[in-house]
Amino acid sequence: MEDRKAGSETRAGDVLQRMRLDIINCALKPGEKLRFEALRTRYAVSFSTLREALSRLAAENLVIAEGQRGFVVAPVSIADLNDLTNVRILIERESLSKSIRGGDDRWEANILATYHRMDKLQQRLGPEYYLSEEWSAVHGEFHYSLVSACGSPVLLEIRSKLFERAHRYRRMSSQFRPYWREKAAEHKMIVDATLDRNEEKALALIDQHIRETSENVIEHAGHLFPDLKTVPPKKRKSLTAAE
Amino acid sequence: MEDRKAGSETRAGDVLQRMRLDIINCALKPGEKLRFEALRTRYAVSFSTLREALSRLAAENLVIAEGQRGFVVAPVSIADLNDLTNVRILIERESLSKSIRGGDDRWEANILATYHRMDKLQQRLGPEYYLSEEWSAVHGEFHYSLVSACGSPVLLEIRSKLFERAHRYRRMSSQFRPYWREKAAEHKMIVDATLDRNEEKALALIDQHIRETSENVIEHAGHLFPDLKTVPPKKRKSLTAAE
DNA sequence: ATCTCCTATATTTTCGAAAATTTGCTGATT
DNA sequence: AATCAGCAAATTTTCGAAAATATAGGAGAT
Repeated sequence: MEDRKAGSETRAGDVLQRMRLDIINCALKPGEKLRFEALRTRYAVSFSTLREALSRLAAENLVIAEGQRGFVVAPVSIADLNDLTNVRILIERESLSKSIRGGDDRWEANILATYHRMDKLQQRLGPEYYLSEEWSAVHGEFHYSLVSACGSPVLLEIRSKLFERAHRYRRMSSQFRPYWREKAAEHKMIVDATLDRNEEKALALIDQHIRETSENVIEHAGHLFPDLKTVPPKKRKSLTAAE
Repeated sequence: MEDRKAGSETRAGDVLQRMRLDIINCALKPGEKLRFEALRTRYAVSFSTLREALSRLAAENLVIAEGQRGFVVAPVSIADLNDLTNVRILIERESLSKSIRGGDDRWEANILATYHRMDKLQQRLGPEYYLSEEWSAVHGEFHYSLVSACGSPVLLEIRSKLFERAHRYRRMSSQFRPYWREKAAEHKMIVDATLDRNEEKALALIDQHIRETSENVIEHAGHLFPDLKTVPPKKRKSLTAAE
């Protein structure tokens, strides 16, 4: 066992990362059944290794484990996106608030540096910047830099999981929109309010930023969500008493 | 494959549940190395099945996966408990608030029913009620009943994970305390304020309840936490740039 | 047609052996 | 003594075969 992607310490960990990306980027589509034989070819690993990665993804709510019937990619819905958005706002406000109160010079410098990188990249990529994998990464780093000084590993861990789940929705809508409303200005305002330690303003801005992005996703990709189309499920053998 | 604990759909899922309980109840101690051969005997399953359970626990932060060096039970520390407590308060306040605003008659009835069961059980068990496994379960159900109408699966999922992690700390201190301050009165007050839809009061009470329980844990079991004893770690081969 | 039961096939889940990696030990070298 | 290389033992990680389970299709009864 010698060739393994950097940053991951085991083969299973590597597959985990790759699958996570594939789910977030919708290479594996919401609701899709994940068959072992197919995945085994795709990722070139064995049953057990695959199963380990899938189990972890299930714990992260990116896939769902169904009894003895295997795994499916977590489905999407407007209800889920709204729920996710509300909780994200709660968490993001709290961690930004704490960062503003406790952040030091390094934190400030890192925000500026990351914002600068994001800004330059956006200009370099042109109007379709949001389709770029690279931009997604820097954009993620930027939002992380804002809250990184909150001092709470628990909060940051929750935040990162929610961010990934939300990213899948953003990604879904990217495919269907010919442009993305100008977020550069918003990002700049957030940076300014944050570095000014204007907590109230910064929180209001980040709140609005998340909420509007979510509304934008629904506007452009809402038609993909099966919320009310009520596909009748195949009938199952038995259900354990549902009260 | 025929005998499996009820509620779990696969052998791995069953082992997961059992290990989770063993960790929370400190049958597997914080920081303890989890060797496969030993666990294989204890839980009577194979390597891969074990690995699957361990992976899931790692995603829940109850164990830590260390590169090619196996798994250890997540360590405890005062810093972690405090962090956990703060985030728990944030989440619990939000979900209680939403429940109070949206809860219906069924929700109210269920709170009363669960409180009643908890109260009766406490009386039946006497002064050492808090050592009972059964009481832990009902106590958990009670706190869940309060927030169950919040309407946010995402919030509830986060809440349940944090609740379990905190429960481990409570459990650690149980062993070392000859009594537990009277919580019955507090629980009753929370029920009353909640059913009165007195949001402000209910939130203040639940906040205080969680905070005080946490302080109580530190008071009685803090001496077990290795926070400042700085055990010098064994030297490792190399560390990838930690910047 | 619709349902039930049965069988054949597809798929998931579990298992323990084998490979890869880390850990601990011994002795040589400075 | 401290450091290091090299080997042996312990431990983790991966693999694919085998067992368990679910799914699909068909025959027969209502």
